[in-house]
Amino acid sequence: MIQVYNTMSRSKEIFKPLKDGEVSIYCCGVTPYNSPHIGNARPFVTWDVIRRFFRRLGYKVRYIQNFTDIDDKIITAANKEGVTWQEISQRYIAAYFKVMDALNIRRADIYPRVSETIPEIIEMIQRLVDKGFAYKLENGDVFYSVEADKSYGKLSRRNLEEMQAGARVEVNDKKRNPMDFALWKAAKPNEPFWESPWGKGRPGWHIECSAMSLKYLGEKFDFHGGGADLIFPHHENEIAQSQAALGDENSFAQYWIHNGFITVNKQKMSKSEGNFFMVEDCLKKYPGEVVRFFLLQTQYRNPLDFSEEQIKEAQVAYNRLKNSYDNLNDLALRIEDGTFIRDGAKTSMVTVSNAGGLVEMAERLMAEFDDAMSDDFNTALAISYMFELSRDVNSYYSDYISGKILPRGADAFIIMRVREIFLTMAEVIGIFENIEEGTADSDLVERLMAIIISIRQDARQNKNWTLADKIRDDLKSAGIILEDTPQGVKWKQA
RNA sequence: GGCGACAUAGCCAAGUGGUAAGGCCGAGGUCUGCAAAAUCUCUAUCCCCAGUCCGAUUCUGGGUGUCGCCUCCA
Repeated sequence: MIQVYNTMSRSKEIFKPLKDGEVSIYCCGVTPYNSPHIGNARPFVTWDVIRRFFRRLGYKVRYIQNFTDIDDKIITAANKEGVTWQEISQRYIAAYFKVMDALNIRRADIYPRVSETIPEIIEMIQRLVDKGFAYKLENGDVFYSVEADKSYGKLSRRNLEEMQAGARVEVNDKKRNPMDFALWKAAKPNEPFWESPWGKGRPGWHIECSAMSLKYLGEKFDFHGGGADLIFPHHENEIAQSQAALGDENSFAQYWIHNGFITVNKQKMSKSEGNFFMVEDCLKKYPGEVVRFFLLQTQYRNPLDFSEEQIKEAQVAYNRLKNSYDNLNDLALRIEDGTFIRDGAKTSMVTVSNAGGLVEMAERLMAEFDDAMSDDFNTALAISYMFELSRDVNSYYSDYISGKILPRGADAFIIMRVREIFLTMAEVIGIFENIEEGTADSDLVERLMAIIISIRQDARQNKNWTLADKIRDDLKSAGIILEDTPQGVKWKQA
């Protein structure tokens, strides 16, 4: 049983898919007019994990995420640079993919674009006009009439009177109600346009998501989501126009999922404030998986304060899990090449391995992990079970390596099962998949390191600690960490 | 002004009507030539007040504080 917090009801609900064994999701994508900042990344990481979890449970997932590739901001950016709007949107769509790939986000099934959905958008607006939910102004603008829609405001829980009290609405005398929003915007001179029954123009901000989600997912689908700031007006307006066009209050998305904001110094990160961090810049200093891991250490609905310090901390925590991952791989390697079982252990303190307890624990933690994820995708809790498993794995590993315990034949199966469980968790969270494999010169580095380590080992044999320590210290300042273990010297990049 | 969210150890962060997961940092121990890594032990009565209850951090009411939406925004 999966429970999800539905913004519409403001409570956790038991998830019932529209079709057994299938999940359909529409996530509001980006307007590609600049590179993604860290706040942009959160919803996509969140949805990526949700998708991964549904997959793990055996659901067939259909995931649609749009690009709003024609919009005021894109036009502004294009004019500023003297290039076409297509050039801007293509450039930043490419930037989007580059960043999201680095964050291990799996591709959506379809990435529809506004510019490719114009006929559907026009058709939908026409339907709204025909049904009396929309009206055209003389200049060619078409607006949605909120007064024609008695249920308007149900997602964000506000009513028209309250909102007008705020008086922070766009001034346009021509609108019947200040809250009416544009479905179609008449083209001004030198603006890109499409032909329509109302003249040359382009879609307003909200209509595109309605048209695209209905086109690719049908009149009813399971999830719709995005950042919390989309609740109003974007999603509110999507609901209004979609349900009005379809004439069905139960149509459109069944569950609304919104992620909390990323803040900087507890203040919202926003483009207008200028206090945002580009993902690209984070990636220069930290691996994508670490940035991802950082985001998932907080439950998706809660605000998350971003700081260098916090990312660093995430890096350390991530390394801890990575260590267990490496340890399990090392054991698996030994099992494969037949060196796992050995008899040369320190006989004085050897005990027979009790790996049975380890696997029992792992199975229990796997169940807890699934429970945590099933409760509104609580990645923070789920990750805590990975740490618990990690501790058990590391304990076993160090006992094994030091020869304190002597594994029995059956332990190989147990270890492989524990590894499978750990990898299953890692796969849902989406880590340890995109670990940089060696570049072209890594082979050379490998050989050089072998030589350096060998020289240092000679020094250690001769108890020349001064030289041995100098080598280790110098390597450290060069960003390479040496670890002397009972099984030889390991090295890794800091 | 209207609507809403949150308030848990030095920091980050889960969670439950019956005295609080996990991570980081810190202290001490084991291991190590020394380190590192790993591991073990230790570190909170959950913003304040009132109420309900045998019992509340968890429910209700009030207060205080922080933040968000109502304007492009993930």
